Amino acid sequence: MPDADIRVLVVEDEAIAAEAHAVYLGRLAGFVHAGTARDGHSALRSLAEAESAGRPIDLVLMDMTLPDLHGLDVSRRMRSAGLMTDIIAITAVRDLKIVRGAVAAGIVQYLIKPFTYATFAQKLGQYRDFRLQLGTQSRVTNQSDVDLAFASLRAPAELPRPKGLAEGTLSAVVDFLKEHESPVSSSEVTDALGISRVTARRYLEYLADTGTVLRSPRYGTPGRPENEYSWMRIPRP
Amino acid sequence: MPDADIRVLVVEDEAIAAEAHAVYLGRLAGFVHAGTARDGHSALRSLAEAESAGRPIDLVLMDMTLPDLHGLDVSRRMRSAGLMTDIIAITAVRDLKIVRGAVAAGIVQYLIKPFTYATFAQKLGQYRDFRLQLGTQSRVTNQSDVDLAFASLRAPAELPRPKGLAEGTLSAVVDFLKEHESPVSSSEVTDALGISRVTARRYLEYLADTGTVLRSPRYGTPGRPENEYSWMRIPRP
DNA sequence: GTCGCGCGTGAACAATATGACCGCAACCGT
DNA sequence: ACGGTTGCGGTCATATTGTTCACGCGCGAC
Repeated sequence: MPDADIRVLVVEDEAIAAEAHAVYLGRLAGFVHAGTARDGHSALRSLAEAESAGRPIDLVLMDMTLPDLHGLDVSRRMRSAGLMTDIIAITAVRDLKIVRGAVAAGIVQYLIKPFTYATFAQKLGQYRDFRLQLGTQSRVTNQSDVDLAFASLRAPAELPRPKGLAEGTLSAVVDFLKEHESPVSSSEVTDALGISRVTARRYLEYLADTGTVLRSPRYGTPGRPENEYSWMRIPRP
Repeated sequence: MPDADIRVLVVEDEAIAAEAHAVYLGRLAGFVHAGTARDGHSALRSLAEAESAGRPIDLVLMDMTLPDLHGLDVSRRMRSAGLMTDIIAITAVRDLKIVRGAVAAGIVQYLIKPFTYATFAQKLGQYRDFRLQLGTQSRVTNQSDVDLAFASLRAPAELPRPKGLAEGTLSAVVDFLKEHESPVSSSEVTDALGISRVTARRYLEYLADTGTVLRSPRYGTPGRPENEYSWMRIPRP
């Protein structure tokens, strides 16, 4: 039983997205696409049917914006009905209240659209590890076992960065950008972090290319215009 | 509001334990003991009252074994009632099903009795970090922000020394770090202790990963930056 | 005695910041 | 308008360090 495939129900109203999730699932070992629901009520129905048929759903990939109910409402109704099915939220909604609510509603992960297959695979993989952690022990656990299980569930994502960029330097640059409301130039980053101009520019260019910071030229002074970079509060739609 | 104290309700039937939790809470900065309930129904009542009085509870320390209801039932009823209050389970029950159910019911942490004050403080501190993470941003977030928030609910995996590290060498490295005020590089450790660069780095890296030392790159010279490690005098609360 | 395991080592390989150098694109003086 | 000045953008070779791999040494088990 612990080694059986994880049965997944996709809840998503847009047909194209639903299809994409199903295809993604098919590529992952250990997961089985057990069905698709297009709205909240049919999701609840599918879950109940699967339950009474003796083939319960293990995991729900739930979109938050559904035609009839909000995804959080569906989750709450599931809990009220006594369903302990795990839920991963997949949504374009970036509202913080929703995230908070998701945690309270027992949602194990929160994926923000659009996401790459790599991100998807990583989150699902974490969930599989979590189940494995809890599946190996029989009945009893100690604190560190529980901690370990929680840890594998909520480990931070290591987004793949191209070769040549160091983790520490990147986060230093990002932190500096985040704590500055006004746009900063590459020379300011150079001075503040004690790194060379070339390095600063390399990281800033990377962030600009991936769309996480905004780049614009700064005119008014002699010499070639200097680029200035500003952290985007609303990431690329 | 994000800087306000976190109001905590203790749900515990044993008077002595309840008192202990309240005392522990009093010692922690940023938390306020907002009341105690001795069973599930009065807990639900207290939560509703606090809500309608405009002073909602932020966090519940919930025992799983209560005289009237199971702690999980209380959690589920809270969710059904639309309460988004966060819950930390405090229990002697080691049943795996309960742990699984706890995750699904939106329980953020799981403390197994008996526990020390240090463990208690650590878990509560993690929860405070989690709130802080979500409180700093205003409205919108990106995937890595959400990941970061989830990650702060994670335990700093207290691994029992992941094979390959010897007790003696580890304490030698730690001692050397402790007696040096300024950050040290791996090559300094190599020279001082007479061990190879690879070995020194392995131990320093382990200490950095577990969060007991601080690692930061040293820029300014050509070549790949050298990491420097410094003993943390104030272990982050 | 030898088999295997834990742990440290040296060397080859990969990663990554830097200084130097050149060219560009906007101001400025005539 | 037009060439000169200025200061930053882009590219390279180079210097160091981080990382990985296979090996060896010592010790306990069988």
